[in-house]
Amino acid sequence: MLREDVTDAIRGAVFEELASVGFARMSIEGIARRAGVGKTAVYRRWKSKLHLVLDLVAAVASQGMPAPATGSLYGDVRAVLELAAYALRHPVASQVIPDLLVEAARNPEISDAIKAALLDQQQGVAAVVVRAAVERGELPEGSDPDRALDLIVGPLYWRLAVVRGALPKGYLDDLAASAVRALKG
Amino acid sequence: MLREDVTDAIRGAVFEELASVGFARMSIEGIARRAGVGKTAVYRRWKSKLHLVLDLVAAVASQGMPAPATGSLYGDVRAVLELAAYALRHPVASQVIPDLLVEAARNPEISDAIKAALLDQQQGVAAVVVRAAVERGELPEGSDPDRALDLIVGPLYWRLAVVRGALPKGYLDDLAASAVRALKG
DNA sequence: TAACGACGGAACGGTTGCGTTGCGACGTAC
DNA sequence: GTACGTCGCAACGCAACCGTTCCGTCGTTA
Repeated sequence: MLREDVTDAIRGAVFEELASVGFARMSIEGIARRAGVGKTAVYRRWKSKLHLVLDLVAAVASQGMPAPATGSLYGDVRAVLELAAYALRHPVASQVIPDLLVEAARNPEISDAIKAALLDQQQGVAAVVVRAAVERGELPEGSDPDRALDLIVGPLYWRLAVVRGALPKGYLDDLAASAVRALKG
Repeated sequence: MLREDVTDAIRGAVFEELASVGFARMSIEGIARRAGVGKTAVYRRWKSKLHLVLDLVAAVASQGMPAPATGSLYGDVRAVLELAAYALRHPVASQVIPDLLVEAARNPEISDAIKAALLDQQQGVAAVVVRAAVERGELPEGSDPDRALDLIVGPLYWRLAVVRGALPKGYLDDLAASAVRALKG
């Protein structure tokens, strides 16, 4: 039986290594070193660093992402932004997520995994939020959830993950209001 | 005298190599191979792959980015989106830009260079556009250019560079209208 | 025509990571 | 108490790339 504490140590090391050097530079030797573990222990569990990362991403995907139901479009949008901002301000996640998203452009397997773990989740949330808003009469029939996602998450991702700028107090409120304004019409 | 055609061949190879494998995996051997050039020719010009890329990015930065002046906020926003979409749909640029942006999170020198070549340029354009709109009375006094940039470029970058989805006909028009709606208020 | 310098190419020793193998130590199951 | 499997560790041969050096070729300049 494989020891679970060793498995956990490796998983943790992968996260840290992914955050500090990125997928491209990450090596199994480095992971084992950081985990305080022999290379053997890693290869006994995964075939390559790709499988390691795919496994990790799949674990994240399986958690699922809850769709907000605050009763108003603004409230729902604000909740989505809160969750996204929390993730993108996390020191590890804010390095890992953009890194894997870029890597996904070159590797179809990573692309599929990330898609399932992040994008599909978010698109699902967006679909729920938009549908609720349509039923409430806040948005017109036939509103496009993908466009909604662009308008809601795009500006935040741009600021936090691309420009890597600060997030002034009240900015999420403003962004939510702006997104709602953009969506209606 | 260094031969200019060789220099150009190397520069071109760097772009292609950057697009196909990314900065992290890029090697000087690979660049020389792709350029059909000896390693010597590369080292005679640049100290490392970092200097190579910094030089390239600086060249882009020096070109400058023109600020639109269409006479309306919608027109200006639409023009900015057109330019951004053109770059982000270019097969090479759409790989290189996100790659370097992610690399910038780990390397201060790349960060500075990218900032000067892309972000500062865009922020300058945003500042001009916002000021013009304020003078026209389309936007309230004290509107934040950075927030404007988030709302204008964010959704497009999200769709083209992150999700890597298609760009439906008329989407840029819609995005421009949405951004204007978001900005006013 | 002679001198110079950049050229491509090949080789250098050194480093890093690959994926594999063999080792003795430890813990658990039977 | 014996057998088994995982453990960390060290070493293996192999490959890629590092940055440097030397070579013979070629084009330009004087």
